[in-house]
Amino acid sequence: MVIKSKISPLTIQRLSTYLRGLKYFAQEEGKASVSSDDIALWLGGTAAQVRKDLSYFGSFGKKGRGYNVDELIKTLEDILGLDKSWKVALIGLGRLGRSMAVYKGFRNSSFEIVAIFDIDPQKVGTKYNETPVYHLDDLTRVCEEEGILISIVATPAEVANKVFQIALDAGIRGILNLSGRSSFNPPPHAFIKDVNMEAEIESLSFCLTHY
Amino acid sequence: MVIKSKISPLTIQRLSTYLRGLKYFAQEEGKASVSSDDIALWLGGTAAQVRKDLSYFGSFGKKGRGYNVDELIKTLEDILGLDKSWKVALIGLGRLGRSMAVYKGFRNSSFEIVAIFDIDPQKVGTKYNETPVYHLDDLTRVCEEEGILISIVATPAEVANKVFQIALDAGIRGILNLSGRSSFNPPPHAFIKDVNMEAEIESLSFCLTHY
DNA sequence: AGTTGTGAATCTGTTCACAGCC
DNA sequence: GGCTGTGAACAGATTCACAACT
Repeated sequence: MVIKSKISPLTIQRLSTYLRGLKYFAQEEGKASVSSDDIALWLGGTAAQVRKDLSYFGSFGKKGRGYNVDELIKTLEDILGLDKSWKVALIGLGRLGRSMAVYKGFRNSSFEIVAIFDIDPQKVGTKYNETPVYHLDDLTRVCEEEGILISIVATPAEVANKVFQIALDAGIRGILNLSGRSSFNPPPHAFIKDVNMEAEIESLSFCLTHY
Repeated sequence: MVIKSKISPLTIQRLSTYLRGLKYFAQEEGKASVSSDDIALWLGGTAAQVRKDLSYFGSFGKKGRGYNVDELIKTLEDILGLDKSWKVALIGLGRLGRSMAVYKGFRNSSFEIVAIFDIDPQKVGTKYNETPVYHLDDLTRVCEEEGILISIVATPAEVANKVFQIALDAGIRGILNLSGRSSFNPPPHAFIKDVNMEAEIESLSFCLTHY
């Protein structure tokens, strides 16, 4: 898979959504092929955008026929790097962290939380959902041993920046940031994705107030 | 607060982030004023963007001096509609739902989960974190009685579309969608915000694979 | 001197529209 | 006839750069 140019994060997120839709489509509807119109209908976008998003990576459809569902699923998994299996470190075993540890969305998927890190002596050394809980000080060692490159940060916002730095120093290259803090400029070869539920619910408040 | 034009959701999200940063700033640093540069530094954006974002709503700074921190906090809360108190219905008391029920980010904030809805007979009628759990069938009644306009949907993806429709029919006007499903075109006066952790972690997979 | 507020310029993302193929 | 793939046109968001103000 060769990428011609820098791809927008928006495109990537949509590909991810297409993939989820297609899997459902394959399972429920049992159809063998879809058009870009079908996909757009499924998720409320436009057909042109679906085709454009895919076109950055190649030509996967047949003119006049549409896309083979199974092939397109494989292609999207390939593009997104989901053909591999990613080991993930969860940092922070508070309430949100615990819910991530058992999050169904990550089951049967390419991501597996293989180690949990915290600093609470009561938690360190135990297991949660059959996954061992280490002290944050052991992050570098465990990540090296296990080959962990992705981490979910579910710590309190106050300590998030410190934790980001520790994670990057430990060789983590991708961070899913659930801490609510988002003020970190990662180095060139690392990536941080912010998921900020408080900001989202506040934007609902804005919409209901003004529109 | 009068709004001149349609504001981009991106701007709203940033305002939310500015607000969080400013609160921390006021608490930790104790400074009375900030420049757009300070704010930009805090969250990795540019000073011009901070000023532009604010300019959609008015002129809150003093040339040569910057912004008064306390005033700007109040202004942002005003813009975002956080001067009110929002009652929230949580739909779906699975693992993710339970973590939302006690989510610290919503504590001491303008959002309070006052009712939980599920369809599991074992859960209906009980309380979770001191909040009553109702059957989904009672959504309309309870939302009317309590004046609930915002809902967090934390159900499995398979039933999400059905739940969206039920919520909108019950008078819900803002939905924070954590279900992983995102294919719903809300009617003109309702708003759905998707938070999709699986898509985010998949985009990390993409970045690590290709960059 | 320092910093805002904002039109103009640039950059990025989306949609259009149609040639080309099935 | 139907649908893809894509350059060109358009729309939207960000950055620049500077006048105006303290």
